[in-house]
Parts: sequence; C-alpha cells; structure tokens
Amino acid sequence: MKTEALLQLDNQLCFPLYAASRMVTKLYQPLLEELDITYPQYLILLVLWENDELSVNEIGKKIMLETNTLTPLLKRMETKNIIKRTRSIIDERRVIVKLTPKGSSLKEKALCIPAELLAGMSAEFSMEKINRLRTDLNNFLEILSK
Amino acid sequence: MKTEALLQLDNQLCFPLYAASRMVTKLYQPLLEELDITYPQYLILLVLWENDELSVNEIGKKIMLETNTLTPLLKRMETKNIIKRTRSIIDERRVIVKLTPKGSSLKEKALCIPAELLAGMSAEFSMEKINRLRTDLNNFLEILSK
DNA sequence: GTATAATATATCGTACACGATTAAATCGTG
DNA sequence: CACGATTTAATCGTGTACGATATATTATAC
Repeated sequence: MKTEALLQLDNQLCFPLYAASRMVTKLYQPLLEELDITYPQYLILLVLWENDELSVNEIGKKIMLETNTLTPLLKRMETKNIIKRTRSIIDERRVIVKLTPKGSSLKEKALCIPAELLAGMSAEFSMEKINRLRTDLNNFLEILSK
Repeated sequence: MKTEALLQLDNQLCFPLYAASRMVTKLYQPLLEELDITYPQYLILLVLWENDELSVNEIGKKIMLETNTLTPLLKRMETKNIIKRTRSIIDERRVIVKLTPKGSSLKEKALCIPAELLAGMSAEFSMEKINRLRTDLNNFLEILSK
C-alpha cells in the first residue's frame, strides 16, 4: 500500500478499535444503568467478583489502569456503597478494596448482561466470529503490552 | 459456556476492545507529540486531509463523535492554528471546518506514522493478522452501528 | 405567511484517562 | 541502624466522551 493510502481513515486499524470500543460501552450502558454503575466500574466489579479483595495496584494490573484513574473511580464507588477501601495494616502503603454486601449482590443482577448482549448481536454476528475476534484482540493486546 | 463464566474478565469481548484501544492510543502518542496533537485531533486531521472542508456534523459522522465532543475539540485545534471554523453563509446553522496552511503541512510529517507503527508491530504480528483484525473490527463496527 | 418541526451547533455537568508530581511507607545494603 | 532506592497511592492539570439541555436557523405544513 502506498504511504499516502495508509493515512486514509478506512485503512487504519486504530480507528475501528477506538470506535468499536466506545460503541460497545454504549451498548452496555442501558444495562449497567439498572445497576447504577458505569462501564469502568463494571470492569472493577468483574475482577472483584472473581477475587475477594485486591489492592488498588492489583486491580490496575488486571484492567490496565493506573492509580491516577483508579483512585477517584474507586472513591465514587465507595460513595455508592458498592466497595470499601481500607489501608492494609501489614503494609500501610497499600489500600485494600473489598466488595460490600451491596457490591456482592450486584453480581446476581449482572449475570444476565453478557448473555443479553451476545444474544442481541449473534443474530448478525455469529458466535464463531465473536470468539475469533476476542482471541485476535487478546493476542494483539498481549503484543502491545510489551 | 455457563452464565457464571461469562462474567469472567477473560471471557469478555468488551475488555480487550477497551484495553487495546487505549493501548494503541498510547502507541501513537510519542509520534503525535511531535506534531503537537492528540489522538482524536489526529483522527480529525485524517478526514480533513481527505476532504478539503467539512461541517462539524460531517466530521462527526466520519469519526462517530457528537458535537458536544467535537466543538471543544475543534476549538482547541483552532487555538493551535491547525484549523479554521467559519459559519456557513448559505446555512448559518452550519460551521465549516477547514485546514489552515499549518494544518495541511502537518500531513507531510504524519506520512511516516502508520508505516512506523506497523513496522514496530509486524515483527510480532503479521500483516495478514493485522488485516484480518481490521476487517473483522470493521464488520463488527458496522453491525454495532445499527 | 406563520406556527411548528427538524436540523446544527453549543453549553453544562459528570466521569473517565493519563502524564507528571508528591508523599508516605517499606525495602535493601552497607 | 541508617539512608537512599523502590513501591504504593494520591493529587493536579488537561483533554476527551457523552447525556441532557439550550439556542439559533432553516424547512415544512397548513
């Protein structure tokens, strides 16, 4: 491909990535609104549902966000009474994040979300394609994070 | 897959999309810094390099952003003297965005960006894979925007 | 022609993202 | 033990995103 052509929006890899990401977030939104959470907050809940307690840093590694994003995000979640933040006694640098009962209980409401989204899509986009896309994206992500 | 398993971060399609998008933006950043622009500003330049003048809405359709995001973004670009915004005389609701000479000249500096990024990647991620990913993402995007 | 609908942009408020810096606690080495 | 290096969060400033709303202009219907 010519250098010139590479500058066309259509030929960029970055753009569909950027646009699709925002688009998917919008798909989630009406479902997450019922739980009164945002999409990044949902990601944090996903990792907390899998791990009883995590430090800010550990959460950050899992969802690839720094503390400068996480701290205010977690504070908002604490205000909503979804999580609790406590300084570790063993190492006072660390802040331990735990689910509150309310945060735990949100999991049940969230259980239907992935299926619902997949269902809405699979009419047009087969499960195989979705799986392939996810695999490719994860590979891509792994390369990028080096 | 069980409902429970669908809630695991690893099984989500949304997450790698979200993470890869931000990661790619970070890859662009050092290159864009030399042009003194951000990634969304780069997207706007891409479409303006292809189209001499566009209204705010037309830009929005191409890069899928609303005016509430675009207006301040474009104002910042105008402050940097990259673009000019003028009310259309024919239809005073419309604001026409045009490149300044400085904005046009940035294209030459940008020409090497896509190639440079692809080069840095293709060692690990073949051109075929990148093309497939782009095609899949574009298909996905098309489905989503309905 | 005028009331009304539709269109185009702008404004406002909230919530991310993230580079840069700060501050406190712990670690490592002499 | 001491003290500099490292680790962990927090803070600050800037720039997106976007839902909701406002405002001005043009199109449409009657």
